[in-house]
Amino acid sequence: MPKSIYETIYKDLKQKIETNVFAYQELLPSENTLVQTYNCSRNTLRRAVSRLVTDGYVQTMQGKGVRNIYQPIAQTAFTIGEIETFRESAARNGHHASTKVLLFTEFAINEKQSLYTGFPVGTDIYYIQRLHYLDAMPLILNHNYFLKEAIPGLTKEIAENSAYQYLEQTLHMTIVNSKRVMTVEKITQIDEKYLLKDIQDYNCMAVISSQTYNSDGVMFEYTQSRHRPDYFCFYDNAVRKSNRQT
Amino acid sequence: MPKSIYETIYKDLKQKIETNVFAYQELLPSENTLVQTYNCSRNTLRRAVSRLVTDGYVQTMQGKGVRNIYQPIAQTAFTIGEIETFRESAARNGHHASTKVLLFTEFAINEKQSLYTGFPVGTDIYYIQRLHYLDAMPLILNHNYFLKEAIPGLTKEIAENSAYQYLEQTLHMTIVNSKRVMTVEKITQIDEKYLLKDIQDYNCMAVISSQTYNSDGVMFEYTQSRHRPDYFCFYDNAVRKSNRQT
DNA sequence: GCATCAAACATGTTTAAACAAGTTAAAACA
DNA sequence: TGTTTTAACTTGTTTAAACATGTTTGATGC
Repeated sequence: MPKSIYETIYKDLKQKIETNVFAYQELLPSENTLVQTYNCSRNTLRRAVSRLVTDGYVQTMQGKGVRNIYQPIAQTAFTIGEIETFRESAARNGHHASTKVLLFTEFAINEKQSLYTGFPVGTDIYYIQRLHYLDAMPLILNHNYFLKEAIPGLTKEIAENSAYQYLEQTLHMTIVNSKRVMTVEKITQIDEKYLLKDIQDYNCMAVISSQTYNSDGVMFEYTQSRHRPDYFCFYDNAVRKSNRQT
Repeated sequence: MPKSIYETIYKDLKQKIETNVFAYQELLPSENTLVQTYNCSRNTLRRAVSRLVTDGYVQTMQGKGVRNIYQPIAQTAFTIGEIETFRESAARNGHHASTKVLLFTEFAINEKQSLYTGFPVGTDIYYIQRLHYLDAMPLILNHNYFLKEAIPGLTKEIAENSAYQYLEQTLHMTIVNSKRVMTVEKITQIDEKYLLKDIQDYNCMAVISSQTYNSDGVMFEYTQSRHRPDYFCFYDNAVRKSNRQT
């Protein structure tokens, strides 16, 4: 339910682009035209358009106009630039997601763990290993480190469903941003056991390590997400800054 | 050379954050304070701050303030969200980059190539294979497909140096955005020959496929960038949209 | 016919002001 | 003392207007 005007316009334009109301490579109506269409100020309209730019949907050209450069992507892609849970991503692509908890435990962070998680030594956390299935096929093995003090009452059952749903809807935590690092790593025994039974000819995994912050500025989660390489696909749109000479 | 006011402020704040003028987890001065500091309007200041948010440098909290959540990252990471050439990325991290052209040829796109590049069948392109070295170590093998009609006079010598420098500074082309897809793929013979002579125990590569557009809305480049897995590292900051219930 | 110039139109930047909404802390009250 | 209310902060949204800058096009003049 979009509250703000610019968000409503953004979604409307986005939907119009996706459904080819505006043709690929064609110019959108000018700002002035759209301002009249939506009966809003130029600033508000421009705010909506600028989000389409960062999404890689359109390209603005000073003096010329705004060109539609949206082309649908084929694969089941995770989208960078926003935080989506596995369930959300699956639903968006019309698939069924399920989760199996392999391990649910808690401990205090030691020195070695502190280095890669970013949690201080001694921090109490829930450590969870979860296997994510897409249509009955195991795709992702997650190692979650949840800050215990920020997530009271987390149980195996909640982790089995959606931890984020619990955080957002029960605890009313607002998840703000997530710093992610993507790497390729050698498979581990546990990867092999759960993810690569049938395909022995891959010896790597796509790994996304993320530190997630809530609206209090607290890093409440560190997760290492290990993806089956043959199904891994990450989509991103990058914008080149203008001033880059020398 | 930043032209606009908001860009100047953005860079100044960014630099202050990086050099710990504002401490980690502390609040930045309020908007009103900063407006006085920089002698600008609130809108301009907010524009600068909003870029810091997408960079993952700060976090804004309504009613509270703006919190510094910047922490330096250890590895030589490529940064998603902007387009950087290999040379630029290397220079930013204090390393020396060099490039070797393995193959420089031209042909017309066939049906199979059309599918993955996005160029129409029959399009004339330059096809270049380039090996990128970081401090004498080969790290990346690039397969470049440049639209011939958009890049007149491209030569092997130019490709040996910086193709983008030629595009931007000689042809005055403005590179705008780049749609990228990241995957993990099996190594090919050519990968093995040039990149993995010493390390036989990896059978995968980190692959970034990108379609790049210029300011005329023309997709002038398709590139498949194959990264040596043990040195591949991609950094990203994701922002969770507020309206995500159901 | 053709180059030149100016007007019209496109997006980009900046300012100012008003109001909305969340947070904090001091003041007022019981 | 302890609760409530208010006031003074914070960031978030929206409007309006002015000017800058790049592009297109049609009128002008030769």
